[in-house]
Amino acid sequence: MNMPLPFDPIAEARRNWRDRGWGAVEAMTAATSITRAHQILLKRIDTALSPFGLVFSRFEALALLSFTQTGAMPLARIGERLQVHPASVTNTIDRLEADKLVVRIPHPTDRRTTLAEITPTGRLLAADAADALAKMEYGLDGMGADNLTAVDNSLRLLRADAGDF
Amino acid sequence: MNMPLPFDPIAEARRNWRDRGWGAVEAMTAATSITRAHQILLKRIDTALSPFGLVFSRFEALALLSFTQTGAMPLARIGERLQVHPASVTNTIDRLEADKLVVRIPHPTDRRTTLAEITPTGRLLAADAADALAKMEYGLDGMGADNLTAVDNSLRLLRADAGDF
DNA sequence: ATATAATACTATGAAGTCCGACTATCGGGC
DNA sequence: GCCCGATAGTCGGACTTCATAGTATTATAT
Repeated sequence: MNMPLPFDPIAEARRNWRDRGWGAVEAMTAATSITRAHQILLKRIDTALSPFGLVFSRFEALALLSFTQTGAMPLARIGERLQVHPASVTNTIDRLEADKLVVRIPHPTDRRTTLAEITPTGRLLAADAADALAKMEYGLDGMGADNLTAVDNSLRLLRADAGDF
Repeated sequence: MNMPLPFDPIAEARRNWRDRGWGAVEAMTAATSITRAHQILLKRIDTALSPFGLVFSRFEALALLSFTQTGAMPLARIGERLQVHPASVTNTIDRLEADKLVVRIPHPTDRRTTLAEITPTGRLLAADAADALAKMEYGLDGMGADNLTAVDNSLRLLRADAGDF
């Protein structure tokens, strides 16, 4: 494990920015914090998911499929919902299919479209993985409930600004 | 550009989680929001930096070096400050050196250690890039000042919990 | 003094993501 | 009916990051 620094590196960056007159100090700080937070969470979550042979992106796809009525969804719609590139969806579904957690089936009427359908094994694994993630609070147990909602509310503005919804 | 969805995909995920009784709903929402926010910011920032031939990680290293007294720092210390893997530092400095923005010089006394030293060109580029990033508020102009500090304060708890400082 | 542990960096390989190009298919306007 | 733009998925390439292992050097303990 890394030794902790004797100071907050982001607070130090903020001082340097201010002394240099580089502007947008608050935004720089927030952007750096978000980057670092993502890094921390992804490592914690992927570590918790590794016993299941999953990473976060594959878990998200599996969870999404498990919520549908039929257990199936076009790849393009998966990409829209998870906000990832179509090529990434192909890669994600490839991995899930190799592990027999989903299967590709043709769309009944639109021959361009491929559906990803979750298997019974995939459903069980998704539920188990979700349980494991809930137990470790998605890596966020170091933040109180107030801060969870504060982050969520603030970032919703950013996502709306980016045109997510 | 992607068409916006007619609903917030994260709010939809929250409903599904709750209906399924999957637990840690608030944490899941916050973790997903942070992941998505990071994705949005990284794309915006890298787009703003591409005219300079930089990406965010290389800009961060360049900015860090420009703040030092001598303009030089051991690679290991760069990794500590930016919280990235030593191998990533090697790669980052490789790219910056190929672009003549830094040079590797031997440590005066410790022959294990290599210093990365910023060049005059690197200094000028760092300042210009910082100016460009400030102009677009690091991609965060869609959030108000209040939310910037709220996010910053909340995520500081997470970073402290991860042992950053 | 010397053996052992710790540190610094790099090479290599694996994983994930994205972009751009490509093929196939669908749908609307004429 | 037909053309042309839009849509769906995949492939190849480029990029970033990390883990692991290996080499070289320094620090520590006895």
